Amino acid sequence: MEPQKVLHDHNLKRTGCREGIISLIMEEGQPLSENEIRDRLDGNFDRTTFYRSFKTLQESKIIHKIVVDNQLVKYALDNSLSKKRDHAHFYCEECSSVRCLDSVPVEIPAMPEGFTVWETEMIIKGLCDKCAISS
Amino acid sequence: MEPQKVLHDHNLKRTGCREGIISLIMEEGQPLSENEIRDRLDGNFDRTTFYRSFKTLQESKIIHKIVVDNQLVKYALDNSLSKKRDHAHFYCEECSSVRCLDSVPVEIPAMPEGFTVWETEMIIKGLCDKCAISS
DNA sequence: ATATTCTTGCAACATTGTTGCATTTGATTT
DNA sequence: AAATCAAATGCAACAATGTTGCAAGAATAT
Repeated sequence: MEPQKVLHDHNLKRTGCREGIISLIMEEGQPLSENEIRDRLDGNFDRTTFYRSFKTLQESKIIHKIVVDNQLVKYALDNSLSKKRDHAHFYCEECSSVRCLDSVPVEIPAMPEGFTVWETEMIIKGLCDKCAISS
Repeated sequence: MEPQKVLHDHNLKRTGCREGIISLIMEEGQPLSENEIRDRLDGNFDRTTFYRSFKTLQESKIIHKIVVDNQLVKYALDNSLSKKRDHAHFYCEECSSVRCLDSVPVEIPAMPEGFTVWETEMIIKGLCDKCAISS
């Protein structure tokens, strides 16, 4: 789908920054960080604009945020077609890439008495397929 | 076990900051953030000292760090007796407390071809037992 | 084309974490 | 008990990440 249509369908104005973010993540097919996006995007947008665009796109469930450890923040497209919420994420410690593991549903484990589960997040760390070959 | 013995057993010098961190987490029985620890600890330590103490204690596997979303960082004692690595963590969206779910082992899901798993992290979010009662 | 609402860029600020360096402290040895 | 040496501390400076208020600018609908 085209970025402009995605925006329109969510009642969001189409702006260069939003369109750029969406199309870059679409092209890449992998979660990208703010810096990776800014570096590849022409049209120099202010950092504030980026943060607000990310926020808006998240609120509209167009993208979702993935945080690895503390500081590494990546954004990925929400697969609204297949609606796979709460999938696991893979972080490669070699190349620092992040992959959405749509095929890996997160098992909600049996919880102790009295706990209610609303959401789960799972990060699996290791070596990705590409780095496994090249090492 | 007493904090000073823990430090000695790991070949670490006993300092007020390290002892304080360990005994506060021990007393509390729950993961604590840097701020929670600093507020309850007497002896005003520099923030740098805190960060370096946390780092040292982590490297010696006395405590481990838990990160929720971006910014909420908590530290918990490593249960070196039962050696339960890779347990799940529960974050209560009501009271912002974090609990180590030692009884909930993290299932490593079946991975796509070529991926090697080294480590897993799982955060389960929802309502904790205490907040369930009071609401 | 115009009006309205939303978005942008800028400046300022807050939080979290790191690094270098001089000083102090803890553990060890004499 | 005093001297020694390595390690820990406090301070200042800095870097990265994120937020807020506000004036100016753009995108949609009429």
